[in-house]
Amino acid sequence: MRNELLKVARGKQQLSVPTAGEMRLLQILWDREEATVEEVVDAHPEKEQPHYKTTQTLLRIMEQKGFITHESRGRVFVFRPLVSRKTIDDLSVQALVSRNFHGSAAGLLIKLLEANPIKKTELDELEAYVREYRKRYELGDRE
Amino acid sequence: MRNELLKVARGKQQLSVPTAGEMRLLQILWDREEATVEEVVDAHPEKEQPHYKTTQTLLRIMEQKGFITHESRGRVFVFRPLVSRKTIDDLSVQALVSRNFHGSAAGLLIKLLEANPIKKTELDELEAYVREYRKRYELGDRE
DNA sequence: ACAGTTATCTTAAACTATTAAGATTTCATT
DNA sequence: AATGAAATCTTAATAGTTTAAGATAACTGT
Repeated sequence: MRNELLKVARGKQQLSVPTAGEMRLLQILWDREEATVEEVVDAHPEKEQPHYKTTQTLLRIMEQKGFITHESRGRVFVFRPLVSRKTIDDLSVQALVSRNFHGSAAGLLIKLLEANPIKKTELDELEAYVREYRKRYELGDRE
Repeated sequence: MRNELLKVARGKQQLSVPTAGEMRLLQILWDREEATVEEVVDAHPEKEQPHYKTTQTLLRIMEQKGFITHESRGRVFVFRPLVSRKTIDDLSVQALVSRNFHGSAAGLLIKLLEANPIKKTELDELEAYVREYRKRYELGDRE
């Protein structure tokens, strides 16, 4: 019992960045909340469905890594995510920023702005963010 | 001779996302323009210097992948990047966006704004971008 | 209850990434 | 020219990723 908790705790501490294959399955689990192996396979576009057994193995590994968990329902396993989309997104962004942008998130941000022509609606949203931040600074919330 | 060209051409076509280790060395080469194996090793912080031979091997693999090239100078090899920082940054961002954000760069952008408190100087820079974009839109450059 | 189907469990092959040792070559110095 | 140092070249061990086959267990329908 206590071991379980320790395992979970340790798992959380050293959460790794999911591989490309793991991300594919995580996206499916996040979208559906839970899924069996068969459902995960079927969630792939027709032409790219991985083998059932391949998916099973990958899910087992993902469980070892602490990304997901499962519960027996009848004779099948139902898998659910243990980590949130936000957690993994943050982790992934952090990894990218540290690898490619010397740790500066703003560097990545500027790159995104340069590379992707922003739609007008997005520009409005962005401007709102800037205004909000500006206001916060003017209120002396942070230096 | 013609084979060389074909090799280079094919290399460019299927440029892969550099691994973490490869990025470390690429950053050094980008910063210095060129470097020998020894210089690459020495460019690492004191406590994290990789083994000379490890670095040699990694550089050779990076050359195979088309990331860098070398030239003999005396008896040592001097390595230079073949791909630009921009190219690799774009590729890396693209990979992240496709893996984590269903291909939406705007999704990543919003995440960055939410997650990372922006510094005042960065805020200024960001605001300048917004203003410039706004102007471009008002000039009817794009819909 | 038994047979068939469909799951999971065990195992592993192929490939990539990372690290580095040992062999060989090359250059400078005596 | 010989010797030693330092570079490259060859090879490989270890770990992680991706894929999937074969063995075993469990449920379902007749």
